[in-house]
Amino acid sequence: MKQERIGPVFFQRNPVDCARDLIGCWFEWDGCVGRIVETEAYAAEDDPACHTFFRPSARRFVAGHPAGHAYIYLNYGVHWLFNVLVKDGDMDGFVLFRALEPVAGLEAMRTRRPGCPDHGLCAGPGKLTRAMDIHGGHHAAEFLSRPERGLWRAEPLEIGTGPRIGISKGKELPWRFCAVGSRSLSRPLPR
DNA sequence: GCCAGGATGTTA
DNA sequence: AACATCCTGGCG
Repeated sequence: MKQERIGPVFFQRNPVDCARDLIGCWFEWDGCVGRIVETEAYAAEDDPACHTFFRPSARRFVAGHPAGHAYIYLNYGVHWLFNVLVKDGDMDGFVLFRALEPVAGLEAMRTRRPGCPDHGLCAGPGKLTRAMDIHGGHHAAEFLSRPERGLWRAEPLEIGTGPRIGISKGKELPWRFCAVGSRSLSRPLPR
């Protein structure tokens, strides 16, 4: 069951705590709902894997938007990736949404990802944006207060931690968070 | 099951 | 040139 709505204040903390605390929460977007089972944290300072490290435009985004707005970009020319801006004033950054367990709106998700088994519909950062129809048109959007979009607290889940995935620099940091035992992770947690 | 390779656009 | 990915096809 979803509980109270998460507001922008949730993202006025450091990105690592935000990423961890989002595991188990529900993410709703235009009729589709997923339980968050995998996230990663990125830091705006001193993190070579974060866009702010090599993109002036990303640094301008952090400076020019409030905590809780969406940061969405096209990865490998193919996949939209969804992040939430985190601003604590001390340690700013992003949370990347990497995987969800589908909860509602499965019919629409199946239409957008034909042939995919249900548990895999949102099992990856590019997969979840495709399944939920999130794209560059939503970049910079405020989504936490829209009736048909947002985040909700729900039952807490057991959380596992590991190194971030798919990056070439900053691999040491254990800033990937997963719901232990979920079938919908983008990849299993290392043991 | 694993691995290699290609698609594709934006940034710098 | 690099890239916070995904899918397919080849192999066993």
